[in-house]
Amino acid sequence: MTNIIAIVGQTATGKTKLALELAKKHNGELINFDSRQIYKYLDIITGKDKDVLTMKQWNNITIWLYDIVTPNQYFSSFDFVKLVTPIIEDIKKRGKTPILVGGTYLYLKHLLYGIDDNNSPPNFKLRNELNNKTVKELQNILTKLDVQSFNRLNNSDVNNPRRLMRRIEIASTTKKRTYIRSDLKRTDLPNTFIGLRYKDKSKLRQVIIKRVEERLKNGAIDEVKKLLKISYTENDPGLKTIGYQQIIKYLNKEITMEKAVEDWVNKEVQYAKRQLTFMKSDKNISWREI
RNA sequence: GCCGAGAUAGCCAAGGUGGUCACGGCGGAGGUCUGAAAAACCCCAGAUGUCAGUUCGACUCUGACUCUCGGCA
Repeated sequence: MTNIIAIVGQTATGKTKLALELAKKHNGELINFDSRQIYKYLDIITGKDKDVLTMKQWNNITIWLYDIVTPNQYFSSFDFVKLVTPIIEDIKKRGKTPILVGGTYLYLKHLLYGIDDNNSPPNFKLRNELNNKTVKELQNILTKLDVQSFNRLNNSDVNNPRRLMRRIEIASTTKKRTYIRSDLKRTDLPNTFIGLRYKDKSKLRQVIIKRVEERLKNGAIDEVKKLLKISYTENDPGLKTIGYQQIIKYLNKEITMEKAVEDWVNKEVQYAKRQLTFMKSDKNISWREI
């Protein structure tokens, strides 16, 4: 019986703190599965708890997958699964407990339940070409390439340019069928699988407002300025992140500071809601309300 | 006090020579999710300032009132 712990949940629920407590108790190491904290230099606004981690009460518990790519680098759930699988093995081999903690449920889902390896990595050139197409055009292209793939799309996805492009990408890089048995190694299900969620939404909003204010006080704006100065842009994957997007707009004088803060808070609340919608479908999660 | 402009959902806002009026966006509810996910997308709810008048019928026309914004005093 393997011994893996996973902690998922909405943003601002104290996942890291819980993870650290469990790490102390079970001789564990943390593995981050937060798609934003994977990026270097995104510290204040993504809420990396670096100072917490170095506190001596946690006697230097290791955390994996912080700061592993630069903000202009593409990173996907596939990359995550590939990276994390050997890390889990390594931790186990050393007799310690892997503790997965984060908010990007998609990454965790693909790790735990598998992801089809149809051997078609992102084709950025193709994506670039498809980018100016209308949804209608994308639908037509996919229909011509692979009707079955098109027909499997639900009403939401059939209107979603990203999903259409991905299907086109697969259909145009693989000669036949879109199904191959996954050869990606997946990990065993965690024996402790905790989800943290807010009982009521107004409380969540309050906490997020407070957190945004704190991050502004801690230098959120300077963090963005610094990133722009070393020539990262709002279109880089890492900066397509709540907080950064709004502050960039403010710095470009497109919106006022008040509006930027309001948007930032709203987007985070909406994000938290979407997180929950997605995770709710996983019946293996034991929920704790806060 | 006078003149002018305006009052349409929680907020911003389009319209139409009276005919079930009511475009959008934001925000709100609920969803989707197999290599971009703090992304992208689907979907639902919700409105004509108040009181009269004209009319078969008023959100639309008329009057008064209330409030807002300009200008003059």
